[in-house]
Amino acid sequence: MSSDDDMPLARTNGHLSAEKISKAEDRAMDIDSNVRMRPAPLSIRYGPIDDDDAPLVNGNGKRKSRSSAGNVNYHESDGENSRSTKRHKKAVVDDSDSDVPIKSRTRLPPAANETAVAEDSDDDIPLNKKLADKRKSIDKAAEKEAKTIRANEAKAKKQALKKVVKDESDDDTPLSGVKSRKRAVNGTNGKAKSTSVKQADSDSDTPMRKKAKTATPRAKVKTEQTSSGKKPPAKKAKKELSEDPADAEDDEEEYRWWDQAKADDSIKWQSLEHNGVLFPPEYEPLPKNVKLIYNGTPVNLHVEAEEVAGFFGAMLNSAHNVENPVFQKNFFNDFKDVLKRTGGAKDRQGAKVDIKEFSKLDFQQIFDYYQAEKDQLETPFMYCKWDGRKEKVGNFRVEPPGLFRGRGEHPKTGKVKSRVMPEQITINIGKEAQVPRPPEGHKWKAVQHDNKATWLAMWQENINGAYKYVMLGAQSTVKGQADLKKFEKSRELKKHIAKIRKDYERDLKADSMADRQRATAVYLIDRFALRAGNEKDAENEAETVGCCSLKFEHVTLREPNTVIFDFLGKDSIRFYDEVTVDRQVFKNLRVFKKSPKKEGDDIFDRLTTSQLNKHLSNYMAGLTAKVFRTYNASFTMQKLLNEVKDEERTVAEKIKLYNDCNREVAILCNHKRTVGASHEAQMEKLADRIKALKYQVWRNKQMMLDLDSKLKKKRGAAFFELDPDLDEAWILEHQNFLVEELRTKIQKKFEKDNQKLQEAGEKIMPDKELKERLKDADELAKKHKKENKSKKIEAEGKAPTIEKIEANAKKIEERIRTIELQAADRDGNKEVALGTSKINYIDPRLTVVFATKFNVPIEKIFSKTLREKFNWAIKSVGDDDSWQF
DNA sequence: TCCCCTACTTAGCACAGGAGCA
DNA sequence: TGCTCCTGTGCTAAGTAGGGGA
Repeated sequence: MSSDDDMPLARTNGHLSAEKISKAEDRAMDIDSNVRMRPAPLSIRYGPIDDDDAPLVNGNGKRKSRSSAGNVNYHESDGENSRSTKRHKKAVVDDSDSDVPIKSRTRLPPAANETAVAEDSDDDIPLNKKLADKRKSIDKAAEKEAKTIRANEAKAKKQALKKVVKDESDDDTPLSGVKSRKRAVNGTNGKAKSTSVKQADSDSDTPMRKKAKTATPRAKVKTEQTSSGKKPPAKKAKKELSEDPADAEDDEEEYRWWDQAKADDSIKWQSLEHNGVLFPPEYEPLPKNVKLIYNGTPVNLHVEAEEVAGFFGAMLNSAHNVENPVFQKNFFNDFKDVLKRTGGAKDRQGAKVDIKEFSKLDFQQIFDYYQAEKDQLETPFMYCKWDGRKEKVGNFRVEPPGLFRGRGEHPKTGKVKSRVMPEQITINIGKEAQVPRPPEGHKWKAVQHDNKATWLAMWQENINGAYKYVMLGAQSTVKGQADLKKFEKSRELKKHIAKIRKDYERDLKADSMADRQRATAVYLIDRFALRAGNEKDAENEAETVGCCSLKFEHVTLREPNTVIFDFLGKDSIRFYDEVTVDRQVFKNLRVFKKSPKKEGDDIFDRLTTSQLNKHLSNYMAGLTAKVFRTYNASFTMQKLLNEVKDEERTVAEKIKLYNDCNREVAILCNHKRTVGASHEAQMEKLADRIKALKYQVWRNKQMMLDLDSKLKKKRGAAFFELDPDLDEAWILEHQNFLVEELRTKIQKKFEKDNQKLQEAGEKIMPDKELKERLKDADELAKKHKKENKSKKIEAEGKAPTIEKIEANAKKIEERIRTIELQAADRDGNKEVALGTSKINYIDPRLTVVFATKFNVPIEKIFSKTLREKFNWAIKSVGDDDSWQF
């Protein structure tokens, strides 16, 4: 550490905002009142921009479609699109005194989503406006709801006073249905509390003591990397002598095989070296008391036969396989072969046992042995007794040694994570309980009996000194209770949200810099679901930020009220969003970025997460920044699900609708996943399949006309028209494909038939037969030609009728719908991870209500583990589809 | 007040297994 | 029936946040 340590205030460059903001300064940030403001607050991360000068818009006002090239690997350290502070310092323009439009600087947002806006694309109302309206309506609803809740509270209080009813101390008990909701309403009076809020915080204008941990260590790391990164020149010569041929690859330049034309591709290589293969370990024979039973008699087998019996025996829990007659037959044939070869089976006395029938084999002992071997290791650790109840333990395995896989640009990624010894592990257990015995020759670090902690064992890992805990599984009571408490807390926020918003809107104009920063931060957390952003140790962790730790370069301002966030958030996932904000928020951010602040300086230099949370807790006990994410996610989900109309739909369609809502929430929370390399190809495949089916529908309809030409008038010409996705050129290509496909199929079948004949010792068929068979493909080609010429398609099948053909066409249309849904779902989900919001943010009771209301089996939405985790939600809501978040 | 320690939730990734398709 | 691709699950990293001592 350098002398920077002594710098009292900021973490980085040390540039601070002034303590107070004068009226004049505030006014100076104003702009011409004639400038058209954009609706705010609004995120356009996944939607279009209707701004004239916005670079993301193409000529016809629609958002540019993204090619796969636009997909970003957020973890890639030096990819064109990755823009961590460090990586793109040069690219970021210092806009300390000129937050001018950044037209030329803006890049395509990485995660714009086509399907997310598809529905609205042809609407006359600009999408921005629509989204803003939507947001407003959600806010209004929240406000309205808060009012209702407060009114109910007041009413309930009155009644309570009147009747002097007994103490309602069960506020914390699980709620279910409307009755419970009414009960929950009797909380604390937010108004009285929030009055004290301002007083408590108004004197908080003292600068932060944020240590300057960043600059020096960073530079140091860099130098170390460079000096050690260079390879010694002698290495290459040494490599040639290496015993491992693969080693020779390391220093070679990229082999650009695609640039080289190869005349003769039958020669695949000129030289080839390798080390053969790695074998699995030798088979370990079963203990003497574990036998295969045949017809009630335990039999002795040669070790080779025993191993084969063990293959089957170990699989008894896989009914899918072992109950399959083909599987059984094949196994038994091979097993008999091995028996024959190895001297067969013998009983205890050494007498031969003739194994003739599969059904008489009993593998139970073998299965039990293998199972016990596994269980012996695992079972004792899988459950614990918590208050006398059997509860499942979550992660009972000590993390094995290996290499630390830090995410993003973690400075310690790749370091050796050493083996955890019993001497490092602390056990937490009941006083009366028997302390588990450490492995032979070892002892625990400590044994404690802290019943305020939920963990069973704990150790500290060697890389970051992080604590690792063995805790109960997600399906356990204690975790379920914590989950319920979390969602009840965020439901409680509904009562206070209007007041909180009103207050921060007022404080956005506060004279005190600290108050103004706090108000602005709460605004961003509330409106754009930013995380709190605790301080991080820049030397030992990846440089990621959240709201309070946003730096100068993470926020770009574009007049009149657009803010562009671009930073790496949790897990080094890029957060990129262009949002419109209230003008005052825009002005404030300009103030917070004002010179002399520059890159590396904190935007919120007079605010920490502790202060922020302390302020929030004045509104409601336990209210922290994190609660806003849960609240906004669940509240949004409810609004979206409420908009789903009860129309006739298939289960698949309803699930798609649910996923669409889930996706909006996931986008709100910025939950991402990497797009699989094969995604594009998969989508193309699906599109091809849809086209092929559409072609089939069209052919069927033409066949109907073939049977009754008057149908065209009766049904209207449109019914028989070719789908606009298909054209003549495509049909020709597809017809060729079908013919070729048939040819290949015939050829393969012919070869297979011949192989069978050969195996049976019979004479194989001559090529003449193949030619004969291939005539079917020729016929098909001829048929296509004829159809194309006559523009007529003859009815196919046995005794074709219009009804039959139409039914067939409908069936195909149904398949098209299913695949189209699938395709849309898949494309929409390609870079959005739905799981995280489903598991952590969306109140599961909302999902239960949706499933009940729309008659969707809950297992279609919640997997087995999720059903176990959310058992409390499933049971508490039951059939009550009126439950509201 | 600050900072470290501790305990817990939230998060994405890897991989196995099985569903479903050609 | 083989193969592809999707889903579920386990793993563990990376957050948030509260408590307490200097």
